[in-house]
Amino acid sequence: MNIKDIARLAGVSPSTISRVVNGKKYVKPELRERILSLVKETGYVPNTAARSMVLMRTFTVGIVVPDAFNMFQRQLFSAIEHRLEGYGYRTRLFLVKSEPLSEGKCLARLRAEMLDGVIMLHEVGDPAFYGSLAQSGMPVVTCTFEREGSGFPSIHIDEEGAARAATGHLISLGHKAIGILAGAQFTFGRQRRAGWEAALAAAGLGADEEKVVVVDAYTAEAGRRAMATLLGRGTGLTALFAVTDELAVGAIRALYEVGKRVPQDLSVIGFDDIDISASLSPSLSTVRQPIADMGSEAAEVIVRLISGEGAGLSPVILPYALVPRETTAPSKTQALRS
Amino acid sequence: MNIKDIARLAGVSPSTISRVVNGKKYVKPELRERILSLVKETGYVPNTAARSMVLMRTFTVGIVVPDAFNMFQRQLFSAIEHRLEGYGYRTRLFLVKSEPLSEGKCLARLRAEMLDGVIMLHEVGDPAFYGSLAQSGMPVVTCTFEREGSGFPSIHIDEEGAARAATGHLISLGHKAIGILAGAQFTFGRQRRAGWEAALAAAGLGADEEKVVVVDAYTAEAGRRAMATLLGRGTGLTALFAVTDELAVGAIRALYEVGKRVPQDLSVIGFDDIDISASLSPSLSTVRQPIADMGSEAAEVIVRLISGEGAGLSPVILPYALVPRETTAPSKTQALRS
DNA sequence: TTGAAAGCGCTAACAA
DNA sequence: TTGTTAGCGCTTTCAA
Repeated sequence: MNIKDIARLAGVSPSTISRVVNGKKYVKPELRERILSLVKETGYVPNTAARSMVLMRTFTVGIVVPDAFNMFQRQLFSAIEHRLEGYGYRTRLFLVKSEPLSEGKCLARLRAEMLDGVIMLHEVGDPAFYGSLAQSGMPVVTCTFEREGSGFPSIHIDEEGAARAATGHLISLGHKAIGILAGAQFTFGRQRRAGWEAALAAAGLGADEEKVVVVDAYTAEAGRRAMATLLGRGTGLTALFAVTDELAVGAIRALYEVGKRVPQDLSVIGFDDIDISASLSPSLSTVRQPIADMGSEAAEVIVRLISGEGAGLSPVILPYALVPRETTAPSKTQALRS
Repeated sequence: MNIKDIARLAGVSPSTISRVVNGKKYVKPELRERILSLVKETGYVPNTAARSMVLMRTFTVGIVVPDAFNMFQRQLFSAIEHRLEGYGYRTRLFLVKSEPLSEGKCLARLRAEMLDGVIMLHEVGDPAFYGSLAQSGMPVVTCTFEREGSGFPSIHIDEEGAARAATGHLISLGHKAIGILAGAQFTFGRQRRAGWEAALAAAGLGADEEKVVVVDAYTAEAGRRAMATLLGRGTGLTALFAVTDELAVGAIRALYEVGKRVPQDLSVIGFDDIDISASLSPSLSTVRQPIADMGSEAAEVIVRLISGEGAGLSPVILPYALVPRETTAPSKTQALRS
């Protein structure tokens, strides 16, 4: 069932059908009514491919996410999708593995699709990726991270400040020996570690290497292994900052396995405030990223970019919030002192 | 940069470019080489919309998921996407809220997109949805559930049998007072409850209403509230079957809040074996659905359907696995007896 | 082995 | 207010 079929059925030309379907002016009201009911009857829906062909645009925004996107990214995606829908845009997910081949393929697909814009929720490794993307002239916004020098507007929080706040929370609880489960992958991993270091330095506490384990993935299982490593070093920590909630869950698991209790024996704070964190037992202390706002904002910015406004937008930095819950408690030394 | 530009640059006709790009025969090797390198240089990628326009197909499979898709569905999606990629297909997510309006919009979009096929990971409420979809002639497979009478092939497990196994595990541990956090939404909710009832009946145990709470969402928060309700009834349960892992997490939270320990005071078993379940402290006993296999199988079936084979395929029923972990333990009465 | 031409479904400029 | 026509980028006969 295409536009010609409808036109024939209605006894008019395709142009008129097009005008009615797209809500254009200059169609006699009664004709419009007749066509509209015909459309409803037949269930006619304009062919998207044909439409984007002639319009030279797809009303589709590509969303780049890591292959194994986590709950945080999944919530971000929903927020974006929801807001974009209000503007008449649809989305298309592009899953990228962290390897050059997959990144290259993603780039090719991004360009083949005639997307109106791209929102990146995933920091791609290859620097050339950003250059090629910029060169294609497609509007791009990065969300949850900033790519310096790319010229892409970004939406994110003050990662380092948030990590300082998380560590500061531990310090204010009287902890002095504070470890970290850090990550080398992605800018946020390095920024959050920098925040931990800064907070410790400001408090005159040590941020030595033996308090650090760098994970190779931001998963619970990686967190479990990393915490086991840290425990094996026997460095009498009383608190831990895990740079993501998933990592924190794994760390707590490693502690559970050796009979250490959280927060009695060790305080743990995570980062992101994913859905499940508040429902854990004990509930996870963490730093909240404003997921819904970040998503909405990313949608707003890409729409503005697509409509040609807002060249050279400055980064949008949204506020984070420290969420102390049950996995953090005063250190025992502190309790004795007070 | 389109096919004409490349043709001009190479000094040949668009037809030849098309042949080279699509790996067709009848192009002189040296010409092919020259064009191929030109394509690489310029970064030319054929326009997807134009291609699907003339080919009358999009090489895209729509995946219908609930608006707030959970970790289980997200893993399923990744598995499907991965397998489909091997066949040269891409995917497109269709988020549906559980309300008639949203379902109707989804249907319209599904038809506008000229999809090659649809995999449904979400059981839509409106019965007419399935009829309209079938009428459109698009290949459809339902995954994780079966729609009787729709004629769509389905991939799923024996939900009721799996629920019987979960409940049976609790019974074999000596539990006699076994509650359930059930759900009315979706067929699986009713099937899992039926399995619980069947297992109790087979063991001569009671499945009275006061042991049942029906949740309105399969989330941790809903599970917490439901468990609080159950606890409020004061019906001395010693074990609980939560029909999803998320629900189980919430139930454990409710118990934690009133100082009850799992599994010492109450055993809990979930369902699905989502990523996080193994990393919880204690780790969650559950029933595993073969997520990766279900995804692969769904991809295989849709591809077969698209290529015209396999009309009238029978449902694929994959094996589940009971995964006893740390949230289930022998009941105390049992311990005394033995 | 290559090129010319038609056409996929739609929209928009132009004519009527 | 409506219809005619050209053309978006691509593939595919058919002809050379």
